Amino acid sequence: MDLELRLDAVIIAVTDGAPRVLGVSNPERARWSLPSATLSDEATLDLAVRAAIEEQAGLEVSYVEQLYTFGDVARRQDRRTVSIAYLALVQETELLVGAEWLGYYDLLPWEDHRSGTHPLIESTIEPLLIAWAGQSEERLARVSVAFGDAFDGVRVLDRYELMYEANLVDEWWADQRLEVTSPVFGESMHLDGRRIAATALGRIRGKLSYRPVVFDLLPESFTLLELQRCVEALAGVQLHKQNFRRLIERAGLVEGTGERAAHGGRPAELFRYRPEVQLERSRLGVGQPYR
Amino acid sequence: MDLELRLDAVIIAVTDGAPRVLGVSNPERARWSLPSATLSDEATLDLAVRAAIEEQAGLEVSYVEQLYTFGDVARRQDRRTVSIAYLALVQETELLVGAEWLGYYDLLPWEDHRSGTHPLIESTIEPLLIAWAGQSEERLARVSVAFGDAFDGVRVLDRYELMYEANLVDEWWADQRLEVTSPVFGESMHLDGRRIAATALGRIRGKLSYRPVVFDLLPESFTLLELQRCVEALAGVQLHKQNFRRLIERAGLVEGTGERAAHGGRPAELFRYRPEVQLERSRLGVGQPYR
DNA sequence: GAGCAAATACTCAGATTGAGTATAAGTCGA
DNA sequence: TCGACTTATACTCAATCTGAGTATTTGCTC
Repeated sequence: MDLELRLDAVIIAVTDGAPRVLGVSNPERARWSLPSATLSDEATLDLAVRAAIEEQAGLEVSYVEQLYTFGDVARRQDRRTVSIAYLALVQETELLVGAEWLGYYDLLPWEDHRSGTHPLIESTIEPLLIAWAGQSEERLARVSVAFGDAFDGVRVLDRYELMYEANLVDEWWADQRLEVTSPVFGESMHLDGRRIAATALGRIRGKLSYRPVVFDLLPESFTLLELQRCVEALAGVQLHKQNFRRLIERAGLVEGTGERAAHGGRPAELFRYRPEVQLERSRLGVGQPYR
Repeated sequence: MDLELRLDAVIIAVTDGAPRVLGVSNPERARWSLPSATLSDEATLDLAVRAAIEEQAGLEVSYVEQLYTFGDVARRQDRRTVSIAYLALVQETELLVGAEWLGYYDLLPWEDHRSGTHPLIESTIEPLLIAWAGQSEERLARVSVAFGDAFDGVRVLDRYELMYEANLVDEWWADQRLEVTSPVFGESMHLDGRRIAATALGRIRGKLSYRPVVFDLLPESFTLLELQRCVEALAGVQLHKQNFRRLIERAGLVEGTGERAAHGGRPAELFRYRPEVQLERSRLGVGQPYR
């Protein structure tokens, strides 16, 4: 069987209060792709990924981690594409030629619970999934774990895979080579781009509470509210302001700069990330069990 | 550059109160290897791994997850081996031909803190690491985070990598093609087997507290003390018995069978894992912040 | 039946959470 | 220049969770 090895990158930023993923346009196709490269001669995979991102998107990334290796047999049965997916975080940046920031919640609308459970879920998605589950106890249980009562932000992939199996996303129809004849949700990406992006969002959400990852997405200095909005954007839920501030201060992750930023109301103090923390005890994140 | 794609498996069990990893003997070499296979034609990587384990070790595994993909250029510069490592959990089983259960804490003695900080660390390892760090602030910080005051069970790989860089493990000397001329610690494995095993231990320790993974390692029914010993073996720390029991009961992960097991003292009730939990809210583990 | 060993029950102070209320410090329009 | 408005920041409080014990069972063995 023919084998191809690729590196795919999920490059994440948070702009205007929304999480984004970098899509590159694909001359032949209508849909956005993830930036992708064949494995170069760099000594380590991490370096190869950074080089590829630099080259394709002209971006310098502040954080890179390996996400997952996808290797299922492709549609063409004679060929297997193994794709090592990486997750990268960058600060707000300009648009790039041939590339665009896609809204994560345009791809996965049901993941945004910042104003309570997403309306689509109760009105449409959950009923359709329950119909799909039918008599199957196992399916019903999966639906209820993934979409049920308490929103578990980390289960992004579980939810996407249910949507896929229940043919509620475009990709299912494409994989079956069928015309779409029933409602599908969210914008799709080329091949399994959206599945990989979903995996990445789940990973980031999980890390949020025990590693200081947000700071790679924020500018040098920021107010506590900006920090909170950034966490909320990724986590997909709203947080309790006073408690958030309490936690951040207790964690000692940031320090005031003395400067202050003015918006509408009382100006907020600007903070910066304390890089010593990286070295210190570092198993600290911005947690979010508030509310 | 020539490219080879392999699947490696870290197969973990807990027997006699110690965590083990399956090593296979390697006709040409002195050291144990991880079971390894080239990628077969199975439709998914998971299936390929299960098939390889079944074939090489005759084991049926209850749990498999992808661990990490290692792809650094090998010692031979003209060739890159990309190895997709998997983590599998099995219950206590007999020994197998050509395979042996290696003690995790023979490979990584400094990871066992069940009787307090491991004596090797304070007496020997930490001084050597500090000597190695010398003036470098960055190195000193890494040493203190990895080995410092509060033992953070998850940082297994950090610790192994420090040991490697400070040439305190066999593999460093082998990679440099040098005779070992200063003390090295722990039993080594073939190539980067021990590094991969370290990654796996870190992963499992992390999961312990939020996914019910231990149950894949235990027999059908068990006492709460056996459960606790199993968690302790993996976590490498001792737990507070009464609080452990409190947590397990509150979590509702197990149910009594009515049977009881007799040892020395008062017979303990036997429990079984409640499989419904798998489906229910499942983001539950056996936590371990007690003590 | 006394004494041992381990299981199980119960206690308690201190820290952490979730959810508010109260007050301060700016901007902006009348 | 005042008052409304907006956002920041301080403080409170009950409920829960944790860490660390002490106390009581229950079966076994001699």
